[in-house]
Amino acid sequence: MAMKPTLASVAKAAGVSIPTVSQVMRGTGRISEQTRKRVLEAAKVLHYIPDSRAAAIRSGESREIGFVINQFANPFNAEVVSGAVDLLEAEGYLVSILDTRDDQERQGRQMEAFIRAGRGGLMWVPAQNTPKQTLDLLRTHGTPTVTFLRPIDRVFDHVGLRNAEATETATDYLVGLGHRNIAYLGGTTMTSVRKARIAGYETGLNSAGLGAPIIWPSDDTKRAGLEAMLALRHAHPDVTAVVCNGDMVALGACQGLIRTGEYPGREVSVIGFDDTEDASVATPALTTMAVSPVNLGRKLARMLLDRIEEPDAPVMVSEASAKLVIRETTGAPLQGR
Amino acid sequence: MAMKPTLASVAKAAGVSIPTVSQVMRGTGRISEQTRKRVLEAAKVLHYIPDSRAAAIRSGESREIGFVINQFANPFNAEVVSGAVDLLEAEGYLVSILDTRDDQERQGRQMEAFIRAGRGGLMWVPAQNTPKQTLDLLRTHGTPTVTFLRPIDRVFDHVGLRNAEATETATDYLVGLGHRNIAYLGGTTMTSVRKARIAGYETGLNSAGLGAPIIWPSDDTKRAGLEAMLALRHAHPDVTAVVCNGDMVALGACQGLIRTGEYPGREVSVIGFDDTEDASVATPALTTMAVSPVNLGRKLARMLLDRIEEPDAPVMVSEASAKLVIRETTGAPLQGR
DNA sequence: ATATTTTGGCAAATCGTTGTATCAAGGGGG
DNA sequence: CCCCCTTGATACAACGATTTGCCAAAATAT
Repeated sequence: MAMKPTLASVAKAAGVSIPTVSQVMRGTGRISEQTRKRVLEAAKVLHYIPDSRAAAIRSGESREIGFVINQFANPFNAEVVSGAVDLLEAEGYLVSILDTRDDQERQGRQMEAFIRAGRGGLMWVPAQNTPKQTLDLLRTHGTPTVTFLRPIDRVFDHVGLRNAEATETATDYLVGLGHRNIAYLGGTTMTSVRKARIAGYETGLNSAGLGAPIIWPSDDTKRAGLEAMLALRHAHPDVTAVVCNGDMVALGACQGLIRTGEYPGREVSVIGFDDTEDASVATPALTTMAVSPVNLGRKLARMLLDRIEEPDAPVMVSEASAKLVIRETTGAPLQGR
Repeated sequence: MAMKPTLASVAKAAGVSIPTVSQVMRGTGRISEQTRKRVLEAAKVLHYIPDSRAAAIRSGESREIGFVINQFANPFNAEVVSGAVDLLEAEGYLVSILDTRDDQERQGRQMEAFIRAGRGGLMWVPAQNTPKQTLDLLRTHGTPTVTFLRPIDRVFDHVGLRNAEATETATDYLVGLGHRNIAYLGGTTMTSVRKARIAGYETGLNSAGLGAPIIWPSDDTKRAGLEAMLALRHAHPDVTAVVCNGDMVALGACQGLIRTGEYPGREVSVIGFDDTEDASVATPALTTMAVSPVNLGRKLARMLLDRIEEPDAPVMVSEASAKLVIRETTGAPLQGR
């Protein structure tokens, strides 16, 4: 069996020295056309592929980057990832994704694994309650890092959303339709994101002179959304509209309504958040706050590349607005008193 | 700014030699308890994390493995991935996932990137029409590889499904309910998987003495399934049941029926394939052929570990059966003739 | 007391690269 | 004819780790 080809084997086959082969492969240095051809020929015959780990160790520049995300299988995140990966692959980077499931301990292990494996940059959705220890890990090792969605103030670059603005827009729209009893559905722990969204919802209520907010928690899955809506209807039968923490919860909530013979957009209006593909395909189609996950992913990747290029630039922050997309799950309340 | 800590810096801090530190970190060699403590202390103070790339180069053993999959954001695949990743992370491996989107050219680049980056093993769902060139790439570099779902005969280890058996079971069940006009919905190109599933469907028809099969193509997304069902109903109004190529198509098809005022399980029965989480949450809940994606992922990972451990063992193949899970989208035809 | 083994640690070689410095050969100008 | 400059290629020393073999000191046996 042939051993794995290396610079040395190619050099021997082409009758030149190792550095010469290295120069040819990377197009640096001064090489005559003649030997260039001989080397390339030998490399092709041996199926030579350079070992980027050795190169990275020697040159100090890694072209592998990591993405640490809180939930891998979620459609919104999947679209973000694909946006980021597309851009980075085109620039010659290799991206690996790790799923923390919002477990800080797992996240800690994964971060360490990435550092151990020499990733040259990180995109990161910090898990809930991320300990300082994890931040220090990143800082002491100096890995270029951009956070996504959940900001860590004044430490890392960040790409995020104007969350309060978005839920305020959603709430205003429901108020404009005539709703007076509007609940906020979804999320479990008080992440900075959820805090901002709830604040926006409350601002919307207040500026319409409406009273006590109703906050109903739920995991971010369809199944949880379904059950949460059933419970919410039972506890607060007078609610006629809900602003949701994400599309999955919202879609689950719609299913919950249907189960009980009610209908989204008629008995109860529902607004989602994200605008994933499911939102437009579902029946009835979901009204939601759209944020173009693919573009967010691209911006995230671009910012990381900027940071890698200029490690000492000041911390950068970018926040995108969400846009109200009106579909079928919202409408005027059945009767205005 | 402190430089990134290395074996050398720890050695200096602890007042010992480099190999000694290496031995301590990995628990090999003969080290006195006293110096062991000194070294560990120094390592902790400096926040030392070993560079696994250097270790891998020297020792020839990589603890990074790659997963090349055809569609990343698909719920079935996501569950498979999480099953595999869980097991491998527990064994101390780091898994990176790449999405080919069934594009052979992209797949080729990604395979090369993985080899270049020295992955020690690969799990692989080959893209449609994968060229021999890609197989050769893997073989000449000797990367331990296990294929998933789409077998490549007698070359790589494989974990797959008994596809024909599954669709035959599904078809038999529909026949038993009284259906006589049963279509096959989903898939676009003739992968070996789809071929086997259609064969099983046809076997089911034949053994019931039923005539011409109806094969209706569709991409594997809800949106495509929705539109495909509308088109199918228009072209073949007499069809009362469909066997689907996947849960996403099936769920989309159900939405299509609902759009036209019909109802899955009443006017038209629908059977999916995979049993993803969506299948049980949807309204109506989807009857489907369940295959426990998480377990498949685990088996895939286990087989790869076996192969890494014993590179010269004969080629292994494992095929899992699917189980019919009856929910709400199947029922007797509205009237028998 | 001397001979023999065990223990604990290190020197040196190696993995597959890259970067810097050096060096021989060829070309042109004085 | 000699000197300088360019061209093309190589020698050598890193990078951050692992592995083998050796050697001193300590412990045991004779």
